[in-house]
Amino acid sequence: MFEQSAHPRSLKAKDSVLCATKDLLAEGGLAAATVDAISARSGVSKATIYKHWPSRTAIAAEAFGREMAAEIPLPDTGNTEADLTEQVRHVSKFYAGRHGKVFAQLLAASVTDPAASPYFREYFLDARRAAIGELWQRALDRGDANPEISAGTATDVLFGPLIFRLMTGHAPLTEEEADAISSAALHGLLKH
Amino acid sequence: MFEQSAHPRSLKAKDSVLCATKDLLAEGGLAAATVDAISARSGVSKATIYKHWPSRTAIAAEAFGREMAAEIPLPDTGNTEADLTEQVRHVSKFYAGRHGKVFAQLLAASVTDPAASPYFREYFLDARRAAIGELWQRALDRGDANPEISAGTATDVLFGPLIFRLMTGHAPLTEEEADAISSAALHGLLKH
Amino acid sequence: MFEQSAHPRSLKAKDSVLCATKDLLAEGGLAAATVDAISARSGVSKATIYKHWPSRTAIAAEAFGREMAAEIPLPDTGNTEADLTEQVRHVSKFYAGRHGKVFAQLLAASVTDPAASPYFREYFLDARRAAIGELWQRALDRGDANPEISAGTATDVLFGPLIFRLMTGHAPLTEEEADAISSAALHGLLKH
Amino acid sequence: MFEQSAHPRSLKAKDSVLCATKDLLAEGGLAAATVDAISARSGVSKATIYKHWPSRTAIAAEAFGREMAAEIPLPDTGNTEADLTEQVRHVSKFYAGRHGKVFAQLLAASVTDPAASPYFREYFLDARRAAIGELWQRALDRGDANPEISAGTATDVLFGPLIFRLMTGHAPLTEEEADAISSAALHGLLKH
DNA sequence: GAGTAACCGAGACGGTACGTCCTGTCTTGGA
DNA sequence: TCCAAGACAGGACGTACCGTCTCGGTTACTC
Repeated sequence: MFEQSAHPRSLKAKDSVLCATKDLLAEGGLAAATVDAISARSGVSKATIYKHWPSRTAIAAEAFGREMAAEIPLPDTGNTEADLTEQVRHVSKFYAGRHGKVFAQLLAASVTDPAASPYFREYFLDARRAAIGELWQRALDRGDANPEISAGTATDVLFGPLIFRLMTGHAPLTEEEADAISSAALHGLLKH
Repeated sequence: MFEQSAHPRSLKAKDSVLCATKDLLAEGGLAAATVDAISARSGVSKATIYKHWPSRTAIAAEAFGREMAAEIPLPDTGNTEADLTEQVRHVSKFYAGRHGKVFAQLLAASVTDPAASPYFREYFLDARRAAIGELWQRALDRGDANPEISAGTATDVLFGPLIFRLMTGHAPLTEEEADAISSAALHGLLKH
Repeated sequence: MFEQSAHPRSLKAKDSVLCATKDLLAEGGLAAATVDAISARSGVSKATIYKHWPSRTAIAAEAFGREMAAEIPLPDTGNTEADLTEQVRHVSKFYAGRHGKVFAQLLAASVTDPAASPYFREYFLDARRAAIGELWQRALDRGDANPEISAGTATDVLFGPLIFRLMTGHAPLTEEEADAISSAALHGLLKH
Repeated sequence: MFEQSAHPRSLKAKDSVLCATKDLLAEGGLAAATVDAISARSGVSKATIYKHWPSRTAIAAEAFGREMAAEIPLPDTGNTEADLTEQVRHVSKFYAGRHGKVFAQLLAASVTDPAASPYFREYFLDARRAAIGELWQRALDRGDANPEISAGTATDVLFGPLIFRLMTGHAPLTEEEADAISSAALHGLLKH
């Protein structure tokens, strides 16, 4: 993923490509981020592009992920439920917003394009899961969380519903809905 | 008495197309279900195909959905938790199995192809959500379920995590994982 | 070579392509007759072009050959030596002129591109050889020609030298040189 | 005493390049003699290669010409007609043989690539023409040849037909054909 | 039972993007 | 100081699929 080249020009080319791609994504979504278009706008030739990435989806994942890196901050109110609820709200808002569409397209594309999945995973999932792992650990330390549940499962139960809605569009991603989901997930669907 | 349709040929053509598409999906996934390929195999011309469907994804959704219709039966053990757990297991198994890949491709494609979304929703989501609505109503009737949670939210919390994993492949879809998810979702992530 | 399509559009497309190619050849030689350029100028898509011809060289051969068809008239003075000398002059002049360069490029390209050779042969060699066959037969009928020499050999001895010079540029293609060649070829290199 | 060149490495590099090229030509014809391939096989960098030759065709011409240098010996039977006939046979055989294809490709390439023509001329034409000049002078000395015909014209009349056939493939290059050509050229196409 | 519409197969077509290949220039770091 | 190693822009290649279109033959309703 991070080949260190002897030639610094590699870095410049990579950067140009990622910037151009970022712009194209913003303008016309993933569909606009054609390899030809990226090449034309970045001034980097297609051959070079294909030397650095296996497919346009991979480029888009990296470009978009780089930009999104610090988009969703980790809340820390001292209260577990508040923190997790807030986080679900944030992510929901992100999906519903300007970038959500592109994110969905990216996720969709990485299903079809196996070469791109590692990029998508690296630039989106890993960071997100690490963040949630952090929150979850805090919750466990406070004794608020059910210790039988792994951070991975918790993440999926909290954010899977959002992804589901993002992909199918079968339900809105409003704050109310986000709260309903986090509440249901945190306290369980069944009566105690 | 007579043919119900004014154009019985249409029916035969639709059927040929759906069968051919089903076979192509089974053989090579969504990528193989090219409109040209469908046309060639079904003997139905492309013009006719485009008269019946807006895009190849729509055809594939209908063909695949028709086949999958009765694939996942609704459990009825009399025990709410057992029913829901079983259902999550079933769906998880379906996703993990032979058809899961195609389902994922279809969902992915319907993100990109707006014309296909209604088909996808009709042939997959609606049926599934209706089924869960049924289970959830039973649970409410029994007084097992939290009445403040809507069937829609319940569905998303239970199955969203599976979809999430299916799409990204970041975690396996084994029975143990399915049980971990349903258990966490049903009883909540936090301590009571 | 001449597939008769049920669709008259085929003819229009072929014609557009050949006209565009002719113009490109005139403007920039064979190098300018890129498939992309031909497509752009003719308004015929690349896919269609490749359905009709195996390679750009083939297109160029057909386009150029069509144009050249009646360029070199068959002389008929009643005198064998004069006729043949005149013909060599004509061909020499053609090679030396505006079109010679393109002809050479075409011949060169058909060496590299086996798919194009039949086109080159059809549109250039066959016509030329038939013409010479005609002259040669007349000469035989008059009793002027050596009947032990085939028309093919005669053609090669008369025009091979011109081709040779055209390809290598090692000697000019002036009228004097043409006459020297035809004289030498007609009367022999050795003393009688 | 010392190395004659200031840069003995240059010599080694040139030699490596030419050897590698020769091998590539033998293996896959001119098409295989890519600059990249030559660089890779010879261990000489592309930059260095371009310092010594203007284009790949030039390299190939030199490499091939060097190898071919002594391939066609000059006959000397004391009989002019026999000598020339023999020479035509030899050249025809060469063209028809293993190396003929590459020679044709080289000639073809030097049409397109102006930078390579001098190389082609130097390594092929000049040597060949000098040889024929030698034969022709002997013939003149013996009084067998027509003194009004220049060595250049004689060469073209004798060997042009072979080149013609080599390039277009319109007729075979067998010994019989070679003899037919040399006989026709030497004694003339017309009756005396 | 013939006439007449609508329909359909076949597939050509323009368009767009793909991913590959080669050229000739340029840069870097090591010998 | 010179070179190998190879990155790079540029540009053409040939392919694939899409969605539209035109054609001519067939079908099945209408009169």
